[in-house]
Amino acid sequence: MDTDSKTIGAVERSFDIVEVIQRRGPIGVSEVADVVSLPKSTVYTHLNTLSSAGYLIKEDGLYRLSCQYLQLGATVQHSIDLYRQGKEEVDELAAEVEERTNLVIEENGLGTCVYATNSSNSTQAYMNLGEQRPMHATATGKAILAHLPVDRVDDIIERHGLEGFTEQTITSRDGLEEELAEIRDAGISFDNEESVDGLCCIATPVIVDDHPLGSISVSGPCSQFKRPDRRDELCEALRNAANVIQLDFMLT
Amino acid sequence: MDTDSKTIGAVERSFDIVEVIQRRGPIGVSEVADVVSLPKSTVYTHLNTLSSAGYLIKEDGLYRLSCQYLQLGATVQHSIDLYRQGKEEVDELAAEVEERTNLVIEENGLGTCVYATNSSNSTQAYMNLGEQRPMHATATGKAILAHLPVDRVDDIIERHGLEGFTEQTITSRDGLEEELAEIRDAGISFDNEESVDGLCCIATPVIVDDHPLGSISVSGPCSQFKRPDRRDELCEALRNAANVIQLDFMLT
DNA sequence: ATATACTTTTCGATGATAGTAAACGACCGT
DNA sequence: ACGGTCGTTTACTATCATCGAAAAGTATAT
Repeated sequence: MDTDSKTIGAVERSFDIVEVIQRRGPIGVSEVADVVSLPKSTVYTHLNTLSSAGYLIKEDGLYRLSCQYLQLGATVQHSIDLYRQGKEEVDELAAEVEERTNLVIEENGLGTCVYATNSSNSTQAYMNLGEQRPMHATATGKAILAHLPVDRVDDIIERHGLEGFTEQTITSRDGLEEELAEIRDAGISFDNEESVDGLCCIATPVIVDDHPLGSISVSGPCSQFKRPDRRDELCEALRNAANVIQLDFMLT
Repeated sequence: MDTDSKTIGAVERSFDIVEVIQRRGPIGVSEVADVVSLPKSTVYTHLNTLSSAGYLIKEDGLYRLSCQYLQLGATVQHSIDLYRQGKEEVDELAAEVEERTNLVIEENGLGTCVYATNSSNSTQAYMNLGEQRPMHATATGKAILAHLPVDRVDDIIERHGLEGFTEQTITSRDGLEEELAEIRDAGISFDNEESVDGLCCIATPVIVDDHPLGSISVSGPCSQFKRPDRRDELCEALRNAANVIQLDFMLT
């Protein structure tokens, strides 16, 4: 379907280089050449091309990503319905519950964070803007999966498997099926250290026209989330927020 | 310097296509081919390459930008010193003065917006995230120019000229020189409809180690900004904010 | 100063490959 | 069934991205 159809090598190489710069920050020709295992001269022309196209900035002999990506990123973010309609609401939610909140959508079969508040008492974020994580191992991912047609779910599992990240990760197809049914009933999903040890997360899907547009979540250290009263409080706040967002969609 | 050195055509073509999609949103092969004046088959392989690399998403036969750009954009933003140190402060500033505030740096000789608050009473933004504008026609740009070495200023003017956008734009080298001297004296710069009719802006540079890292600004409709008392109020608030940011840099 | 050891950059020959036209199949609405 | 889209595939060829080698630049030490 997508593995080996005709692609342009030079373009792939350029994006490889961009990713290297993204990971390692400002960097010179030689180091890039080293990392991607290409001749310096080849890398040089790529860097040159990307600079003259405005996607890299050359400063003191080092290349760094340009602000073009800022613009592209902003364009992408604003093109996402859930972001446009949900940002304000999750901001308020974050202020109310004083925990980190996230907006997540499905892309390429992965849960993709399209917005996150840095809650005031910000525990280190576990999911950053644009970051992608397998759906079966996160509250947000499961919330979406639970409301996707079965064949889509099958596709996604086939594509990405059910890798285990912690002791708690659901790694069996049956276990997942059961969990998704529960989530559909409850209208809410939990992640109790299924993705990262010590991290808990509660999520609700945002459903419009029977399609899950994505999900919103609250996340933080488990200590906070295990107290039943606190948990109920968070669930309630989440449900409310999701409701507000869904209503906004209706009225637009 | 960079006009005609060796570059890779295929890569440039791919980025052209990305930019087309950025401007026009989800789009099919034929329409792209039309816009960029290339054969459908050529465009097809480019879109294919970009999709399989994860930078485009193919949905219902249309291609759209993927969330990869979100991640790249976030990486870029966090790599900018002025953003990391200044975001919080301009957020507070925006809340205080209830106008739109911006963080701007110089990139490629252009003023580049690296952060902007959508003030509560948000008048339509004139500068969006990642957007670039000539420095001589904006308060933020002039604030930076005023503290750049003369030869850098010369470079920039040579590269981008002194295009006029409104009646008020400074279009002569001498006029600009004079203005920059005034800005250095006052520590603050104004844009009275020099860029866009009806829009005013006040900016202060953020200077660390005698180098301007960028500038912060407040902008809005002229009506608000012409009242002398209001103007003084905004100037004072800006100066304070810039001071706080500069201090933060010292302590880091 | 001179040398050394690294960079980045230029250049030209070569062969892989990106570009292209033309044909194909799928999908509309009429 | 028909013309009109659309996206996709194919096969050929001339281009052009690649790469080694060598030049030019930069910094450090001797």
